[in-house]
Amino acid sequence: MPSHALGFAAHDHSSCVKSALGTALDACAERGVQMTPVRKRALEILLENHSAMGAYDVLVRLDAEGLGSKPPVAYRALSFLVEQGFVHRIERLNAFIACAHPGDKHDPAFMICRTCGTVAEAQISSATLGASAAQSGFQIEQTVIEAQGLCPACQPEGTA
Amino acid sequence: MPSHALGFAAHDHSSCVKSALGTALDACAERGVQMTPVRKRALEILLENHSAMGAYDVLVRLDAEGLGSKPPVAYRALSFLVEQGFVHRIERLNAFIACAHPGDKHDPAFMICRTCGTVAEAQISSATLGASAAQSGFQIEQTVIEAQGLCPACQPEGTA
DNA sequence: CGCTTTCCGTTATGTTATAACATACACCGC
DNA sequence: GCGGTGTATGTTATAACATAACGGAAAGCG
Ligand SMILES: [Zn+2]
Ligand SMILES: [Zn+2]
Ligand SMILES: [Zn+2]
Ligand SMILES: [Zn+2]
Repeated sequence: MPSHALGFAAHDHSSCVKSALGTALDACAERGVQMTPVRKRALEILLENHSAMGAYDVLVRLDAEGLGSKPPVAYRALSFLVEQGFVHRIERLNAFIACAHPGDKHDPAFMICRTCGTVAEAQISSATLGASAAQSGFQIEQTVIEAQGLCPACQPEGTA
Repeated sequence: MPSHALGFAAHDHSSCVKSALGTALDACAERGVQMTPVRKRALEILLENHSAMGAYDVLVRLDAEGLGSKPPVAYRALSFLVEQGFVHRIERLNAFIACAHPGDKHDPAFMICRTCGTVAEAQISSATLGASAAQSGFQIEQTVIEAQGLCPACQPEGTA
């Protein structure tokens, strides 16, 4: 009975971490980029509980393991992971979270619980935004879609 | 020939500022909240050129007019304006922008030009996100939708 | 070996945001 | 007028987030 939640649902966490890590390693090999110890450990830390963490939170963990103590260490590793699509940045929280379905490049959407802070990654298309952009001639390269509200666990009983 | 752009289109700016300010004033009266000098001036500053400004940029302007020089002054005024829906916060830029169509409460969507920094507010529905949220039981209270890309003016000639 | 590239370590600083506390002022019932 | 109440301001200090810039280690390659 895994206690970690991926999004709002329980799941087999150890296999999920293993697979995410494997996917990342494979992608790195294929792309000719390096999954160095710092980068790998940063990804593992984010995968550990699927929660959004600030760069400094990650840094504290890295520091505890002797992998670096200065902000640039964390920011460099996180930038790499975001570039490679293994991790997403949540603008609203100034935080980072491991991708819930790595492997395919995508524009993520997030649901952020205002109460418990749990973050779930949703699969959505930004078609409506695309239509609006086309009208005005705007060329979309990347979208940030973040919804804030209440996750199932945090909703008052009668309100769901 | 007004030089300011609302979004990517030119428009009659002085009348637009006047009307936005009027709408805000009316709304305050109706809601029983106060449009104090600092708040009003902050809104005017943001309306001036329809561009996204950082809190400290606004603060510099306020300071120059003797309306306050310390960060909380700007943040309080901006928080008020955001709460009342006269101003939106752009998470991705850590910046603020006057609402392009105040009066009706709405979840704004933005198109942010990577090159010139121009920000346009779009009218879109977050229906797709809503459907996704409903499936997982998430109760959306607020959404942030921000697209980054190239505005018409910044696109290379043959690429539009 | 000399050269390049990539990653890492460190210093220093810049930028954004809020906690906490003190003061001013208007309004109201008395 | 006076004390209480609420809202808005002023001020200090610090928290939290992020990057510029420079030097050094290590790997790959002629
Ligand atoms: Zn998991
Ligand atoms: Zn993802
Ligand atoms: Zn205008
Ligand atoms: Zn708006």
